[in-house]
Amino acid sequence: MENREVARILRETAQLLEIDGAIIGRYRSYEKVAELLYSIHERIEDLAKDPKKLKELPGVGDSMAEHIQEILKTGDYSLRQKLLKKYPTTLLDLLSLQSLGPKKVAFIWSHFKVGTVEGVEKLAEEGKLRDLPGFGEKSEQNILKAARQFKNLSGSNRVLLNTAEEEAQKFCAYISKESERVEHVTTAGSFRRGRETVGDLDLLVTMRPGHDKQKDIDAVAAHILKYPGIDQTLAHGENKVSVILGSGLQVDVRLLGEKSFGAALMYFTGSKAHNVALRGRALDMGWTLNEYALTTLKGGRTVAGKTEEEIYAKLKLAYIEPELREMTGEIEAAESGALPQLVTLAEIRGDLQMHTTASDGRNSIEEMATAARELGREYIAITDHSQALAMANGLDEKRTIEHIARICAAQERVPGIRLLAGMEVDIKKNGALDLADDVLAQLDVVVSSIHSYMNLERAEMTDRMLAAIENPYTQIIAHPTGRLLLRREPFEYDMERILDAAAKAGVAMECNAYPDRLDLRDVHLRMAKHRGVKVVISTDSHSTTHLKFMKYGVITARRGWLEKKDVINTLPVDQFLAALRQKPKAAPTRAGATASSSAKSAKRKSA
DNA sequence: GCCGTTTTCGGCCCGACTGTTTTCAGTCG
Repeated sequence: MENREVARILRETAQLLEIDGAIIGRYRSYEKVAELLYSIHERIEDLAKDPKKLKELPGVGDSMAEHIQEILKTGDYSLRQKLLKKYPTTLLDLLSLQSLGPKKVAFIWSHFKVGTVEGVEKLAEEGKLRDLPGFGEKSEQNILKAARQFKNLSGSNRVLLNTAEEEAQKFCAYISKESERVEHVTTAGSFRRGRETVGDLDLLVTMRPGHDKQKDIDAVAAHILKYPGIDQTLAHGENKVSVILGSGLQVDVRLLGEKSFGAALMYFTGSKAHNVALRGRALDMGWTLNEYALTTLKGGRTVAGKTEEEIYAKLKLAYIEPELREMTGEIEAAESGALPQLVTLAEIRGDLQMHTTASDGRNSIEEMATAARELGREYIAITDHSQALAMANGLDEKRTIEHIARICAAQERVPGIRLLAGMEVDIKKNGALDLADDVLAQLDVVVSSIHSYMNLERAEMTDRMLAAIENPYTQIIAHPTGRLLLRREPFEYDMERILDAAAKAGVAMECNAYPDRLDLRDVHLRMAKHRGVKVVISTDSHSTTHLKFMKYGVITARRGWLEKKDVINTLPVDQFLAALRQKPKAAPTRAGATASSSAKSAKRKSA
């Protein structure tokens, strides 16, 4: 059973308990463990084999350990089932409606025995909610609106990192037009931490010093509310504006004085768990931390607040990069000086996966090379698809040999960047590679990946991946889990065994920078680092415009605690090629190696 | 349900905003 499945059961139990009126701490303990399961890289199934290890997890005691065992054993949890006899599952949908929380949901259920979005929508339309204690006409309208929205969206409204960035840039530029009053406009929240998808955008606006602050804030807030992309205004108060854009993305803007910039940025960047830990630490040191400042408990004297750096310093912590603020050991590392020197975009020299018109790309070899050179890349690998991917016009052996020659020829026309001849070779169902050995031997870079039979059983998929890694021609495994964010779940296999095998064979794992993939993801990259697996960050570009996606791969790598030394395409090209697994130079003698391909190989080597 | 260099019981982050109330409960992040 996967961590996320166990987490889902625990989270639903927490929500049902909250509706049921359980005391705050009880349901929070379920919530806490559910969140923990998303952030740890160990499989809960493996941890549970040793009851002691299970209870070492923060927030897991005797009872919780038993509950987890029960979930793993039976696939469900008796308390959850018991609660579901009392309340329908659809109450959980109601909880996701804006302005409806556990108290109101429970109230509606106990009064009308209505527990579906459609049912609540009908009650609101008929004006039956307004007379309940604590409800009114306005609440009724808000609930009606939220119910109608739910039906239109039906599900998560998260967006990919690049979409969030585009929206953020437009909105920030708009707010900055109030330049008389606005000092900084900064993105915070999960977007700043580089989370792979973003549920809402947090923007922080600080005012220039010296003016009448509240008057300025009011003026800027009024300006923000006139932003053309706004579909709905959720809140508009003294220092906060919340809106929903036409795209469905929620944007929360906080407006504050410049003295609070650091404290506010820290607070609104999160994560929640990281903030809670910092606040606890502040309390232990006789201070209190909120979004305005770090202040003394007695007397409320400000200790720090203008910058994040000074707040971390006062808390006796090294500065923690936003990507690390997920409460996965960063506080301890900052305390002991063990934080990593995270890899940066400027350190990336090569891009090792991209496609051209030869298969399913939009641009020619020359166009890709020129665009990559303009972005400062020193080398790229052209890696079109192999024959198994027929719908992408994948290349067979003959076309591959011709393509190698074209890449060599293009090199002459595009100086200033080294072109490597590669292929993204399909891993077949049985784990074999999709091109003959003698052709693989002639490539500079062999990138292997799965595009078919994606739903194999865990054991079979593990064997398939192991076979691909053990194939002496495989140098890089591309988008290793095959997931498509918001669309497709990752392949099921034993990641620990795969990474152990990659470390042993010297095969590099890709961190695919394409915003829909970001694969390997952060926790897997961190597992790879612990095993000494080499990592390559590549864009998987299918057009020149995709080459700039490298930054999302770098952010993901940083979330995986990777440093320059962990990422081999930070090396100059010759050192990079030496760091790759050395595949057999010439194919072992076997039928299928053709004279013509050997001849071309010889010709190419002399060129 | 968890947890403790103040604690084995009594807390569980905390502040902004809304709407419904005349001082606060519920929701949200």
